[in-house]
Order: sequence, then structure tokens, then C-alpha cells
Amino acid sequence: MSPPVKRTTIRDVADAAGVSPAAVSYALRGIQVSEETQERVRRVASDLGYEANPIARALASGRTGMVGILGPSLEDLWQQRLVAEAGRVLLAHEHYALILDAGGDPMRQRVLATQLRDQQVDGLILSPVDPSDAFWSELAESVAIVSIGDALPGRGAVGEVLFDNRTGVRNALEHLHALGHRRIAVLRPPGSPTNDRPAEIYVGAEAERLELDVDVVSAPYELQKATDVARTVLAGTGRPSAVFCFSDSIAYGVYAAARELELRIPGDLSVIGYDDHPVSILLAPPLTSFSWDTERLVDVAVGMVLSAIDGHPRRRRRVVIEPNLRERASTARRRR
Amino acid sequence: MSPPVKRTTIRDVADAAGVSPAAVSYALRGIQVSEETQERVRRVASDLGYEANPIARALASGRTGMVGILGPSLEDLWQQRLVAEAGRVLLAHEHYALILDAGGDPMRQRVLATQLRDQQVDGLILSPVDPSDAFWSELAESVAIVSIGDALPGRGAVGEVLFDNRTGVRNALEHLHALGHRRIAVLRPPGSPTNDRPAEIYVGAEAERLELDVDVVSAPYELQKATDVARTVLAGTGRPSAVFCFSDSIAYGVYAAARELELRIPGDLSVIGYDDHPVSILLAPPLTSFSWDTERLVDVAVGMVLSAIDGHPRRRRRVVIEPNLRERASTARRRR
DNA sequence: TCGGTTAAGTGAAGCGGTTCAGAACATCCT
DNA sequence: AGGATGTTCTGAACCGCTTCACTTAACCGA
Repeated sequence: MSPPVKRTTIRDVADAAGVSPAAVSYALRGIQVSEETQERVRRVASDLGYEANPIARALASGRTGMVGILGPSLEDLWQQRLVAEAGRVLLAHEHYALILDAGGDPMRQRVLATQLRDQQVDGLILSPVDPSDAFWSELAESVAIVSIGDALPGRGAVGEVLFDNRTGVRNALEHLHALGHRRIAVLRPPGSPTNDRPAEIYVGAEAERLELDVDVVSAPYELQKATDVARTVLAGTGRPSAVFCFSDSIAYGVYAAARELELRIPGDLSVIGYDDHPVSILLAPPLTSFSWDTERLVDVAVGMVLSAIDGHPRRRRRVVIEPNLRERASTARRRR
Repeated sequence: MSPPVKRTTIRDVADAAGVSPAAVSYALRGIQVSEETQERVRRVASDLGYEANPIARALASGRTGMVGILGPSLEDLWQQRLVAEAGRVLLAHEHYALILDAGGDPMRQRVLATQLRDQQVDGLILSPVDPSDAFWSELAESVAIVSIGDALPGRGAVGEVLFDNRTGVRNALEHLHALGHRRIAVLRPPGSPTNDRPAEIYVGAEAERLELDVDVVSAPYELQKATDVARTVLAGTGRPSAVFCFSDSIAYGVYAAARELELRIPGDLSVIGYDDHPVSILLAPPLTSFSWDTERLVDVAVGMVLSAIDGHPRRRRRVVIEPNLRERASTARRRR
């Protein structure tokens, strides 16, 4: 590897074109020099197969062209989709994605975010973080942050793409209520240690309004662990007749647990997911879930970081994505 | 963003500790200087909250600490898993993953790989590439490459993690043969333009041996497009009674198409996948598939790049992963 | 004709580390 | 005692690009 093939540098191009390195630098970026020189330099550069060294460029310009993407756990299928899509969009805008996941540990998420900042990423896209943690707004001081899913307090983030969780929760619970379900479990991913996530507040409020007996339980994204949690929830006395999961991945765990316990879906148990992952429709039975326009979401989020990086109008933008209940076969009227 | 917070540099630390910048550089990496000085420098550094600038370090040392991971398409669930896992392992070894996907276009894969090399990644992990394309072995001259799935010709790659596709194909076809299937479609991801992928050769040989009527068709990873291809395959005259897919994602497309066409699985159609993605077990019916030890695969692959990067024994290593047929409910005896 | 603009291009100083050659000093061996 | 050897640390030259301040030359209007 890296044999002594001397990389052609900007100086080589400068010499060959009979101009200064500075001129080459300008020419290749199409500024400051005459059309004529630009043309000539470009030709020489391509003849020599010159490609600017991104590292040197980053050091000199202070911009790396990299955007960090940090989600709580890439075990979650939806987040996998999210990062894949984001990487694609970033690349289309000549930026690279540095993708990290916190393995479900909120503390680790902080550490990694700091690391990413120190790694000199130009921007950061954070998929659900704990909005009550001041750490994030502080971090936003030193790097352009776009938050997905949760609003960051203060004037921190340069952009926010939020889910209308309140509506989602309402629709889900109303749907289950209408089907006769009264005892419902809500499985949410592990989040804030303080337990005061907005989602939970919404759940409480709606439960009260609809006079539902709702239990909120934290469940990891990992299929195996989610299954364990679901097993516990479903095996206990006073088993809920319906489960609402804040992630399709978690709902898959419920499916697995239900199978083990020989509970039929939707006969014995109704299940609702969140995210509407493409494969959810292929499950047995197809999963009722909330869908978002993920592509648009990613487009918007990436657009926000990039424009912030380019120093564009700092006006903070907030986009709210509406949930869309896809009713399929995993929910049914409660059997008595 | 990036307010005028002057980063603390190595020089600040040097001044504060009363030594030269060089000494700090050495001390922090634990070489060349006395224990005593190391200790002192470390203390000062942490007091000042000093973190070495990775970009500057990369420029000076010629090593970025980044490893590129390039797969044909992140639409494929298994590849999503692969990169997620690889990113995690790399991070554990203090390296970052630069993840790209070629969107199913082999040509694009070449372009991106070059880009990644120019981006100064220390190593490259390539998930299936066309092994007959000399481009890859040439690229291997200038960067440490580990190839997953296909062998690279020549003494190019520093490592290879191969699937024993021959065995996989044999097992799959024998399994279907034993169930009475004679007319079988094989769906493989889009690969080499020259169509001489080993997998195809194996298929041909096995088909001949077992006297099977096998049709090999190229199908994209994307669920929607895979469904389209599957629809065509299943709707034609002389419809196969079984389909073997070289990726679970593609098998999902078959499921979707079968549903549309009202073909029952496994009643009217047997389906075998490849990769055994965790959710495949939850499908209706659970998908028969080949499983690999993905975690081990990733560990090995990452280990190979890293040791090559560290200039360790250049002996090229080749590991072959054995397939493991997980027989589930998507295959059944052929109805007559 | 001449000062004032403007456009095109140059030189050199960084960016923040790493690393090589050598200085300074102590230690060892004969 | 004196050269050989070793250890610890320093100075300065990079790594390859960007960018600021400045020079040159061309052009302009009065």
C-alpha cells in the first residue's frame, strides 16, 4: 500500500502551467483569476491527474467537508435507512458522512458527539437526543447542529426536523380506543434518564383523556433485547391487549415475543409501529404503522446543515413532519 | 457556529508545560520522552482541555484514521447491517468509517472508490465488487483494500473475506431439488457487466448436475425494483416453482410480488434467501435463508485493514465464511 | 499627462501537527 | 581519562493547501 507514488501536488500543477500555486488554487475554484488562466490550469491539472488533497485543504480552510451523523442506535432499521439516505444526499452535495451510533446509550451519544466535533466535522445531524440535556445546546455553540426528532432548547440548533409526536400518539391511542382496547402498553426507545420526554407527556395526557390504562416501558432497539422486554410485558398478569411501539424495530420484537408466547396478532394482541419501514408490510401480519416522508425529512435536514455550513442565512428553521397512520392487519377489535 | 473560540494547540500545551511542541507530541503518544515528562504533559494537556487536531495530524503523518466502506447498495438490509457493525468495530479501534454506497451501479462504485482513496482513507473495505475488473487490483496498489464476498485477482488486496458461494448454491439447489422443484429462478444482485460472476458459474454447474431448469436473473436490491423484477419472473409462462435469491432483500421483493399475484408461499412458490437478516424470521412465512456469522465476518475484515494500516505482516489473508442453511417455512415440497 | 481604479497574479505566512537530525548531558566500558 | 553509547529533549523542516497583503500592469477619466 501507499507505495512511493509521489502524489502530484498543487506545486506540480503550478510549475507545469507556469503560474504560482496560489493561482492554481484560485483557478481550480474558479475565482480571482482570468477565464483564460482558469482554462489553462484546469487542463494542466487534468492532464497531470491532479486531485487536491482534502486533508491539506481542510487544514488550511478549516472546513473538512464532512458531516457527522449520530443516532442513538443503528440497530434500528429506520435509523439505518436514515443514515443511508443522508449519506447519499450529502455525497450529492460533495460532502461526506461520518456515521456513528451510540449503541443505545445516551451518555455515549454525548461522548461521540464531542468526538465528532473534535474530528472537525463541519456539521452534525443528530437523530433523537434528549432535548432536556443542556449539553446539546452547548455543543451547538461550536458546530452547526441539525436535530431530528427532538427540539433543542435555546437558540442552539441551526435547524430542526421534528415529528409531530403529539398527533402520532393521539392517533395511535384513538385508533386503539376505537377498537375497544383499554389496557395498552407503550414501548419507547431508551431516552432521557429524566424520563420526561415529550412523547411520554403526550401519552399521559391522551391516556387520561381517553380513560385508558397505559403503561409506558422503555425498550431497546435491538431485536433480541426488544423481544426480551416485550416478553416481560406480555407475560405479566394484566396483559395489555394492544401495544404501541415508538419504532418498527421494537414492534418486531413484540412480534417475536408474541410468537414465543403463542399470542396471535391481531387476535390476542394488536400492535402499532412507528416509522413504517418498508419491510413492515411483509410481516405476518403486515404491521400497522405511522409513516413519514423519510426522503423529504433527510433532504430538509441535510439542506439545513449545508446551508448553515455555507454561512447562509442563519435563520433557524423548524420543519414538522406529520405522521400518517397506515392501517394494516396488526390491529383489530379487541376480543372479549 | 465556530465562534472565535481559539482552539488550544499543541504549542499552548508546550508553553504551559515548559517543553517544546515536539516533546508534547511525543509525550502524548507515549514515546521518546521520560515517564516524568509524559506525566506532566498529560496533566497540562487535560487541564487545558487539549485535543489534538485530527486534520493536522493526518496531514503531517499521512494517516487519517479513516476507513472507507463501500458497498454496492445500502438499500440492501444486510449491507446496512454490515456497515453499521463495521462502523462500530472501527470506532472501538479508534478509527472512523466513511460509508458510501454505489446505489447499485458498478461503474459508480469505481468512481466512489477512487474518491475515497483521494479522500485519504487509510484503508478500504469493499463489499461485493466485480472481481474480474482489473480496476480493483490497480486501486489496491495505492490503498489497503479488504474485499468482502469476492476475491480480487492478483496480489492486490491485503485481505479477503469470502463467502463459500459454491457451497451455498449447491445446498440451495439440492434443497430445492429434494423438494421436487425442477424449474427454478435465481435472482442475483446486479453485478459484473461481463456476467461471468463465479456465483453464476456455480449455478450453471449445479443446475446441470441436478438436471434443473434454472434461470438466472439480475435484480436490484431496492425493494420496489426487486418486486418489479420478481413480478416479471413470476408472471411469465413457465413460471418457476421456486426462487433462490442472493440476498434477503431481494427475497422480500419476491414476497411482495407473490402477494400481488396471489401466489402462496410456500404452497405455490418456494423461496430461499441469502444472508438471513434478523427480520426474515418474522415474515409471512418465515424465510428460509443462509446465515453467516456477520459479526465475525466484520471483525475479521476490520482486523485485516487495521493490521495492514499498522504496517503489520503483509501476508495476505483469506478467510472463507461457510453458509448455513436455516430451513424455515418458505420452502415446501412442490405441488403437482 | 497623471493620479486613481481595477483586474490578475504573486509571495509568504499560516493551519497544527509529526518527524528527522542533532544537541546536551549522563552513563558505561576499558 | 576519553571515546562510545544511550537517553531525553529541541529546532526546524515539512505535509499540501488557502488566503491575506501586496505588486504589476492595464485602463480610465479629466
